[in-house]
Amino acid sequence: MIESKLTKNQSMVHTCLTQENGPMTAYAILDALREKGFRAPLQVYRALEKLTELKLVHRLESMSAFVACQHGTCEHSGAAVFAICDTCGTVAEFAAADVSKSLESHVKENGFVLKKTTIELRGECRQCYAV
Amino acid sequence: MIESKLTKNQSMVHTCLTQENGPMTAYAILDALREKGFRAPLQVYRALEKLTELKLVHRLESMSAFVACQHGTCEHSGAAVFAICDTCGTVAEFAAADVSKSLESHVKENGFVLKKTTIELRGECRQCYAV
DNA sequence: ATATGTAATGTAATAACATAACATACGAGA
DNA sequence: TCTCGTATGTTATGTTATTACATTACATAT
Ligand SMILES: [Zn+2]
Ligand SMILES: [Zn+2]
Ligand SMILES: [Zn+2]
Ligand SMILES: [Zn+2]
Repeated sequence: MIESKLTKNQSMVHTCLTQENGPMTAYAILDALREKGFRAPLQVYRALEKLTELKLVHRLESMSAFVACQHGTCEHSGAAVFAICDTCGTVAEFAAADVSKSLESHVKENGFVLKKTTIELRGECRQCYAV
Repeated sequence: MIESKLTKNQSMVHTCLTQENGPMTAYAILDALREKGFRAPLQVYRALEKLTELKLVHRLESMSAFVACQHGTCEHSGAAVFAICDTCGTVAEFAAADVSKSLESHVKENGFVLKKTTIELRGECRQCYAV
């Protein structure tokens, strides 16, 4: 398991995010971990940086928040897509290989070397819409 | 022309972004417009809010910056895609109808009501890669 | 055991991005 | 004129992220 390689702080942040089962801001994580000794934003940001690198955690750019990968360690075929409910805040993560392929081909026409893809969908989930 | 409906502040911000021909943060815009009387962030943010609503300007979530729509007033068929060069900062905006279609169908399977799509590609443009 | 090197962590200060709250101006219609 | 909505101005505050530097923990070499 990749998690076994995590340091103490990284592990605490990852556990926190996993238990939350939804997106948290860095400062929300900090507050949640104060009782366990966290004192400063940087402790959270450093852990998040590593976790993101390992793809155990994803950053949601459109809400400046972080969420645990819903596939454990994320080996999607293609980029991850996030559907974010603006009403209840839940996030659904899925892979869309066709989308990634299409974007790559669009971009290669222009000689653009793609390194990272961000796809975030904002809207309302089924449950919230039903209400 | 839609621009004729803009207020003074909105117009100044739009002109600023258009002349820059690339992304600017709100505070960079503020600094650029200080000589023309801007004093506070809110003046910029209010203008940006309206311009974004009119799709004359797009917000780049992954860099907390704003860029003038490269299609004037943006009526893409489907969501806009931004290819951002991490080296030189240039942004290429294009439409990808197939991508939008695919994302919509993915999402509708789950009863998610899509309201806004963010697609941002980070990497290196042809010029920078050649060097 | 001691020294050295390196990765991780701790801490404070500050930068960068964004909004709240309230005051004022000003034109379009009743 | 009066009133209402929209735009603007101003100050303060809130939120997110990074810089800079000090310290600790741990592995390895002498
Ligand atoms: Zn994932
Ligand atoms: Zn919901
Ligand atoms: Zn556009
Ligand atoms: Zn470039």
